[in-house]
Amino acid sequence: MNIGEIARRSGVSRSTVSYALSGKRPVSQDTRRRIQAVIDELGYRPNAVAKALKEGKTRTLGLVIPPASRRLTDMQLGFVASVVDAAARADLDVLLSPSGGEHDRSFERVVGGRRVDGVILMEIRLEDDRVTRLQQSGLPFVGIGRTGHPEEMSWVDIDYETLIARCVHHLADLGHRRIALVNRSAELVAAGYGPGHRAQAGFTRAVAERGLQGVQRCCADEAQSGVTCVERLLDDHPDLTAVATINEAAMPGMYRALAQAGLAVPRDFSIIGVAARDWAENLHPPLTAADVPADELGARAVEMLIQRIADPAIPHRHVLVAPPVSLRGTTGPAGRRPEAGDPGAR
Amino acid sequence: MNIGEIARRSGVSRSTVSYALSGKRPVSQDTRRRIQAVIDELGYRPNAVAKALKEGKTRTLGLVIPPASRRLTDMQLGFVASVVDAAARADLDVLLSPSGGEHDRSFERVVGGRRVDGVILMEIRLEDDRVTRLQQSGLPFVGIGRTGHPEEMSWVDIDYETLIARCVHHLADLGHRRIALVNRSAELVAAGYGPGHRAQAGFTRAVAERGLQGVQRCCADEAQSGVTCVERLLDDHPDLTAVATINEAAMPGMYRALAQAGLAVPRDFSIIGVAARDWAENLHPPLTAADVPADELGARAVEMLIQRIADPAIPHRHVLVAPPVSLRGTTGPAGRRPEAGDPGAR
DNA sequence: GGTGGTAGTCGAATCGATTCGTCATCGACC
DNA sequence: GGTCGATGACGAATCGATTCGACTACCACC
Repeated sequence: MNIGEIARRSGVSRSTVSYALSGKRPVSQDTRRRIQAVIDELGYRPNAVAKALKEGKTRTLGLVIPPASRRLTDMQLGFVASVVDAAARADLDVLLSPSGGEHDRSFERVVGGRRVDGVILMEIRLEDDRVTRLQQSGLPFVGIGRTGHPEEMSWVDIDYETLIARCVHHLADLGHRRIALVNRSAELVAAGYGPGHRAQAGFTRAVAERGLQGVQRCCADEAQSGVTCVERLLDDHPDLTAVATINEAAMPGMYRALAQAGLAVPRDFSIIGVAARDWAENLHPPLTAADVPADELGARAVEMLIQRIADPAIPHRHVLVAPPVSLRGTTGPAGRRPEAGDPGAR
Repeated sequence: MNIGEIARRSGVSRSTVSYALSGKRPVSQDTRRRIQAVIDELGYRPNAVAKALKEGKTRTLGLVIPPASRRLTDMQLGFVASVVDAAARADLDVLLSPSGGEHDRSFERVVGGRRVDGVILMEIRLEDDRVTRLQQSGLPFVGIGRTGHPEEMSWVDIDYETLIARCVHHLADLGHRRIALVNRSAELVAAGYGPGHRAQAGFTRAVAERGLQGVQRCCADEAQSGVTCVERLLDDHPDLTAVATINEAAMPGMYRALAQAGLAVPRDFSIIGVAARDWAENLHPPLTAADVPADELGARAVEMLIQRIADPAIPHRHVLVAPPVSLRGTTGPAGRRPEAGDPGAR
């Protein structure tokens, strides 16, 4: 059932039906009513694909998420939810493309086939082929995250460097001398994942500024790895009294390892991080953390993308957020750890 | 840049370019090479929208998820991930539609506008307008979940009724006499959410069969509500010794409430549930639960949908899974609870 | 040398919408 | 009464692909 069918049944031309629906040219009351009656009777709805072809607009945004093999973190889930939500509010649909690596078929279909009016890209690396591909395609896009050449694209991002530095300063203020950074997975960092590198940089810088002893570790993005990672840290560094982390998925495991080592938080050991607000609040005890407003960032990205679609020539915009640390009681004055090698510790 | 441009530059007709690309008719070596050279030079990729219009196939699946306001449970996230993954493997794209209620704009756009070849529907109610809409539209669809008239549609679902009954029997075998069911949120159950009702039914039946005392509670889908829900249960029923639940999001809070009440699991109190495998394993201690294979279900749904798209006339298929309970140590013989009203209990 | 088949190519129709140019009708106004 | 403008409707072109029918060579075979 197409517009021709409606036109025939209501005894008018197809263009008249189109104008009756869009209102872009006047149509008489009488004709309009006749057409509407037929439409209601048949339940006609214009074919979105044909419309997209004619108008050159698909009214669809592409959302590139990490490949399916990888579980989304709570923060990423927040990004996706808020992107989908913001798009729905603007009457736009969202096409999902799970693609990480280079020549990803799904990515190429969405971008090359011009199935979308614009793209939101997640989990960006310092050097990212997908960004290059989008830039040369001319398709408007906005990153949630940025490459090593951030001027050449529009993005919203979390200022991990500043945030981790802030965490370090907070710990230093409390008297901690030897602290650790638990990063995202080694593969991700090795692949040039931006937040991983920037967190490292912020940590290194702040540790140096305050004259502390800093240790860095990568940790797979899941609870069990958080356990073993903290266990090893405690073993390797008897004088360690605090840990900062950006690895949400590992956090529950980190808590567990501390509890199993008999360390009370924050009396014996402090823990601080960067995480989605909900996530930090739902940990037990709630984590002292820089609360990333994932919901807001996704919506901002959509808003910027819509603007770029409307006018691709506008200058790039960059939104870098560095939310304050919410003190929730997992950090305190540097405690005294029980002697390492204590046989009953674990 | 379109197929006409390629045709002009390589000195052939548009149909020849099309045949050179599709291989559906012979094209001479020489011509093919010339065309390919131009394509490579310009980086031409056929427009997917035009192709979709002509072929009447969008090569896209619609995935209807709970509305954006609601946080996805881990199980639902598993469904989404596996659907997206399975679709990508079949070279299909996924269009997301966050819609729960009736006349949802996003849902109507996707379904009415024929933007997709088929739809996968999540979080289905016993009476569901979206199912009715899809049935009368003739668009192939598969439910992850089912309505109260399950014969009239294709679906994959979790047999909550059987699973909860199984949990009850397990608890009864261990000697528990008074047990509780913690359900999903009151709104969801009131709206006729299938799993909520079927879990209730299974609970009621099994409790009666074993002559137990059963209590049912709804609980909002988040940790804090799990805390208060269990606190109230413990207050109201001093002889309660075990709880079964299908509410993943509330589980961490339920653990916490038990710990805060000074009840050791499983010595003093047992807890058992239905949850995605990963979720159950990552709780601490890992939850004894019927492990729902979320990954498998999403993939099955996609597979069924692809078949229905290929031949909409095939009979409906129904996949009802009832995975066994994995004992992970959160259930044990009915313990003796400290007397209720104990002033220091909380 | 005609007939038949095949390889290779082209032109035109088609999918279902939108939109531009055109035209008829009608009333108002000078 | 002729002109102008607005209103309302129509037909055809268009978006970018696919696909069917037809046509030309060319070769093989009887």
